Amino acid sequence: MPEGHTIHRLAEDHRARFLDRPVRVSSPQGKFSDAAALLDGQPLTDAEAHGKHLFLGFGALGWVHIHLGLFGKVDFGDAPAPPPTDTVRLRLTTPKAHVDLRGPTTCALITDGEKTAVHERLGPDPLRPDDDPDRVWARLSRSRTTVAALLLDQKIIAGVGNVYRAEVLFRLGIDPYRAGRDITRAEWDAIWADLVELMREGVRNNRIDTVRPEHMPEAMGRPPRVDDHGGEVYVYRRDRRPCHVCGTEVRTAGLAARNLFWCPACQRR
DNA sequence: AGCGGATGTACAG
DNA sequence: TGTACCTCCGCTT
Repeated sequence: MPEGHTIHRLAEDHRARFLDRPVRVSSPQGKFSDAAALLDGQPLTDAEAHGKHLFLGFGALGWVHIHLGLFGKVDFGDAPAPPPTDTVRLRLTTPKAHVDLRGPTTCALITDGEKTAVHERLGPDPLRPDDDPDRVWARLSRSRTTVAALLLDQKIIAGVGNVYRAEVLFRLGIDPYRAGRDITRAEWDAIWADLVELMREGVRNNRIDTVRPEHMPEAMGRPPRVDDHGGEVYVYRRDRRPCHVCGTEVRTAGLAARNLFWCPACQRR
């Protein structure tokens, strides 16, 4: 689940249920018990996302910094909360709602200063309205690294994950192995604009859909399909299957310890 | 029961 | 470049 859209949606969902309400805070699994005891009974004062990082504000006590990593999960539910399973790292409860966090890479109580430091090591985020794409362009346009690797580098641009990377490059017909410095300004502007649009829709729907209406199977005269990861996509994990646009076999390759997916015909140098 | 992955990152060398 | 870490699920035996 967790690319940037998931985390921004989590911030919204935490605000809707817990903002300005005193919450019971616990760590059934135990790894966050000391901080949980400190926060227990305090109101949630803010919830904010930057890229794949989530920050839950507890006033002067600081922020709970959460990163889901690859496996982390968040489950919301009503009250009364069921008995927690033994992997629940963090549980928030009010008389009306609860939320459980499992398997995060990071769950730590941090200060304002530490939070600032996290923001400073992250690049602009297409989902933060004030973030400046020119800062991404400044680095991308000077780099010999492939555009595919650059899009996953959170110091350069925050929030893009393996699905959005594959899909935005497909939608713009860009070969993933082109160097950042060979991307034109017009192409970069289109990448950023497309990420803003796709990721906003991702927050709205809580899933990733990237296939344009004219390429949906019904529009292409093919039977409806179901992608096994929740949304409709062009190339992500569709290797060895036909491209939805041209029919060429979608390819996959390892790139910097991640699987890359692309259509060699639609995405040309 | 045991395995291999997975929308991620950090660190070692 | 490889490896470790967090958890769950689906596939194979």
